[in-house]
Amino acid sequence: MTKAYRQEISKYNFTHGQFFMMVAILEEDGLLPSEIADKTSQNRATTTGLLDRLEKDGWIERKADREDRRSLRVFLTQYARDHKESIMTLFEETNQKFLNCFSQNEWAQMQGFLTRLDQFNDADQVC
Amino acid sequence: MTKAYRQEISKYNFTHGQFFMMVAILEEDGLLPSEIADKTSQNRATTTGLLDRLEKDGWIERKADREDRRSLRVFLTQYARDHKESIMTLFEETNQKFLNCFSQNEWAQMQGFLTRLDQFNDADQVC
DNA sequence: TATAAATATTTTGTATATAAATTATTTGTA
DNA sequence: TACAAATAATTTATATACAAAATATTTATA
Repeated sequence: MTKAYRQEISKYNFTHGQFFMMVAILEEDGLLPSEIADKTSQNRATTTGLLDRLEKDGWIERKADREDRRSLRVFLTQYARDHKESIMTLFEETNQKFLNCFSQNEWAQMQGFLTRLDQFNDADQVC
Repeated sequence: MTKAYRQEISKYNFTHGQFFMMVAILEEDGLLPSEIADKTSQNRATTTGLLDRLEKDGWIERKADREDRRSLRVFLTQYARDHKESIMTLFEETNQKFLNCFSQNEWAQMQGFLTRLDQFNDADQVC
């Protein structure tokens, strides 16, 4: 899937991880880095790095939170807002290509399997 | 799964990737790095790095191939041979823990789904 | 109110990943 | 037999991953 996305998103010079982080931010402007980490299922340290690159490339800006000086808020640049529709369309279309490979029931089964594996570590190494 | 393995293999100071590469080499001594890459579904450059660390830690040795001087052969050290049974048992037991989470039919389904996704990139972005 | 504990983020260190370039060697072919 | 193409492995450069430590700030509590 990463490989398939790489081809689609190359015109924006995003990596797979950057692209999904960008989609998450386009969906909701002004999130904390920690909220973005949770939303994209990324480690916070990884998120810092991805945000660094998105900021360097002019997609986002970090601004200090007024109420809590430990926190930052991540905002879209005008450039990013200008490309919002195009990026979201690309995301939805590419996503749809994958969805089309499976029936609804098959996706549900796959999700069930992955969730079961994911719970393995919580439940003391047993399913 | 990586996380679950990490806990099990910590006593050998293997990472997940090193552990599976080690299992592949324990199964067959004297392979080429390129053969190990294929067997473990790793990129060759990644394999070079993993072999570097296994060699540094005294598990394997690279020796020149007699027939083709471009090639190397990867051999187990005496130290690795001494731990072969213990490592293979750990692999089989941990693997079994995962197998137990699913019925045979469920594993077959999951494999089918993953294979279908894997073929996506070959088949011109369609399933 | 002083201070320990908690929280948000970043930094550091190490280990995958992988594309592209490089080096050394072998193979195929004119 | 020259020499281009192919092959094996490595190196280089860049981008995830993530644990642990560090920094700054806020919250909870004695």
